[in-house]
Parts: sequence; C-alpha cells; structure tokens
Amino acid sequence: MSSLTRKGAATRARIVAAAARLMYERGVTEATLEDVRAAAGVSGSQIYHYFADKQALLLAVIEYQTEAVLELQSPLFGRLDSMAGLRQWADALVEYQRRMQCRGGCPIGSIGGEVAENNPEARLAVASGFLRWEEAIRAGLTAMHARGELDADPNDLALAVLAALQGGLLLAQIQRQVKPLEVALGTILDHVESRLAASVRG
Amino acid sequence: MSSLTRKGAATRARIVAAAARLMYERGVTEATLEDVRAAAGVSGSQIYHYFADKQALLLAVIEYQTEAVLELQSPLFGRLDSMAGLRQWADALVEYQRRMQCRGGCPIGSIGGEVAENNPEARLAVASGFLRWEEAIRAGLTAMHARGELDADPNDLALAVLAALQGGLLLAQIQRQVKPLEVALGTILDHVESRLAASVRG
DNA sequence: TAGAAAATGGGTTGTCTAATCCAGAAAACC
DNA sequence: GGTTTTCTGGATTAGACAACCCATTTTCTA
Repeated sequence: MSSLTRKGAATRARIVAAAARLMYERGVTEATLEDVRAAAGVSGSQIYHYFADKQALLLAVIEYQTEAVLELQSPLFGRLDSMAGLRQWADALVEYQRRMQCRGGCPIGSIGGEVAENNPEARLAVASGFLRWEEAIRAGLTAMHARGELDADPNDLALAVLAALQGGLLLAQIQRQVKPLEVALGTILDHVESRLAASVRG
Repeated sequence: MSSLTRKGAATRARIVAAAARLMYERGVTEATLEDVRAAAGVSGSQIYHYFADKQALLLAVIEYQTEAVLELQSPLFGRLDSMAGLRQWADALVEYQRRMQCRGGCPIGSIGGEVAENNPEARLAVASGFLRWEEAIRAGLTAMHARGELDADPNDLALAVLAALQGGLLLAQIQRQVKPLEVALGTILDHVESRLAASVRG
C-alpha cells in the first residue's frame, strides 16, 4: 500500500463516496464497479489501485457511512439528555427521510440487511457501526438517569430507541412514507417520557 | 399456464418452498436458480415451466413467506387483546429467533430491505405483507381500546409495535443475539401496558 | 385409453461483471 | 531532478447466471 499522497487520498475518498452513494441508491450487488468508476470520475484500474477487491471497497463504504451518519447527527447528540433534545433529534431524522422521499432507508442498516447472511466480515462492520450509534443514544439517557430524572434502565431504553428507529426506517423505506418512522420514534419517546421521574415530570 | 394438475401444483409448491428457504438463508441475489432447482429436487427446465422468470418466482416467494409468517403466529394473534397475550406472542417470537440462532432476520423484512431500491413490484408485495401483519396486531389493540381498556390510539400503537419488531429483528440478525429483539419488544409492550386504563391496571 | 400435462436432461446463448495486466503519460513529493 | 506515485485507457480473462430451446419419456386425469 505504501504512502498515500494528498491527491491519492483525495481520489480514494472520491471513490468511496461514489460507491457509498451508489450502494445506498441501488444496493450493494446492483452497484457495479464500472458504475462506481464512472460516478467517481476515475478511469480504468484506479479502483483496483486503491482497493484489493470489491469486498475491501464495501468495508470502506461501511466505515464511511457510519462516520457520515454519526457526523450528521452529532450536533443533536449532545442534547439527548432531555425530552426536548430527544424530540428534536427524532424530528430531524423524520425530516431528513421526508426530504429523501424515504428512499434508501438507513445507510448502515440497509447494507446490513443485504450482507448479513453472506458476508460475516461486513456484518461485523455494520454491527460495530450500530454499537457506536447505540452508545450515542445511551450517553444521553444515562446522563438523565444519573441525574435521577429517569426511572428506567438507560441501556435497555437506548437499545429500544435504536430498534424503533431501524424498524421505522425499514417500514418507511418499503412503504415510501414517513409515517411509520414518525410513529415509531414518537411512541418510543412517549415511553421514555412516561418514565421520567416525578420530580422532572413536574 | 393452463390448468395445474395435483402433481403439478405440488411441484410448483416445492419449488417455491425451496426458493423461499434459500433466499432466506442467503439473500435473493445469492440464491441462484440452479441452487433452487437442486434444492427442490426438480430437473432442468422445470422452474421455467412454472415461472416466467426469476422475478415471478420472487413474487411467489414473498406471498409464500407472508402466509408462512402469519400462519405461524395465527394461534397467538387471537389473544393480542390482552397484555398476557401480547407478552406471550412476543416471547414466542424471541424464542423462535433464539432457535434460529438469529439467522435470516424477518422472512419478509429481509427480502424487503434487499429489493426496496431496485424492484418496485417486489417492494409493493412486501409492503402488502407488512400491512397484513400490522392489521393482525391492530385487531388486538383495537379490541382493547373498544372495551375501554386502552388509553391510546391503537393504530399508532400497532405500527409502533411492528416497527419495534422489525428493528429488533434487524439488530438481532446483525449482532447474532436475541437481546435487541427481546428489549425492543419488551419495551414497546411496557409502553402499551403503561397506557392501560386505570380500571384494568388496578 | 387417448390426450394433456409433467418431467427429464441435456445443450446453448448472451450478458454481465469482477478481476488482471500493461505501457505510457502526468503529477506529486522529497 | 529524480523517484515515486498517480492516472489514463484500453484489452482481456474467466466465471457466473438467467433465459431459452428441444427431443423424449413418464405420469395424470377426463
């Protein structure tokens, strides 16, 4: 592999970004390397210059999508220790899906579903992405719990919130409407709210 | 197509069942028609005798899996109008996944995720499968609501339960452990329980 | 039992796509 | 300024797989 020059790193990044977009839009198997090559605006053997094979590119894409998803939400993650912050976060996710017309589903989860049964390595990469997502949610709920504001296990709640999000995204993707996501997140947050300690609930 | 004899219908069913199993175990694209042919124990051009192309077979598989999933749960559907029945149903789903070692995820949902972005016809077939599933859940919650036992919109709750189930299944499939499903269903049912009318809760 | 459907088993075609290889030009970096 | 890396652009291989065709035999079933 040796060292990557500035330009080399930029090209590599362009390839990963293009691959991520195509795999998101069409699925992993439907996104051919020729498509990726064209979309990235590179020629011939450049993809193989930076990646051993399609599998290596896929793993890079999973990394990339995990970073992208977490980065996109990061401004909102800091406020997940209050109901207002949680609702704001949920609203932003719903709004984003609405803008995307519910296409693609979850950038991580949709890849996960596609590779889970025939690509253990990719499955594990997706699992670790989910773990980081779960931890971001858990941090907020744990803070609430530590302050004595929350009367429930924050770990279980975080997992339930992530599951509601993933299920909502899948149903939204398949039905091409945001309502399932909206209702799934709204309901699980209603539940969190119902577990607020009496002192906070006012 | 003309008329199907008894034996013809049986062979067709064998092909669909084999295809369903393989698509579930490996994903739609990884299940080749040659694999299906061998697994069904039929020879040569039999698949094309009963199905125009792979797409037609896929649609038959989605139908088949929808029926299978609903039929498997049908003994429990009748009791979804009480917390005991709901918990029993959830336990059965968790237990089933445990026995499957969390492989495959949801027979309908995993196909849905794979085809959503490149096969509108299949996506709609999955959507209608989800609708039937949602309605089975809704029937129970609506009954509770009609009896004045439930203090919430049964339609929204049913959608939230299905989303929690799907999200839990996806996370379970990717992490290869039942906990996400267990927690997701447990938490959403806790929420349903928290919305029981005072008269029932008491 | 006669006609229709089911089934065998093989061959074939065409396409798609991942994966390699190469010779030479351009650019970046020390 | 020389070395390394990047990049071009094409050619090519090799395999997988869907789809189609056909001659023949077996099995239903009306």
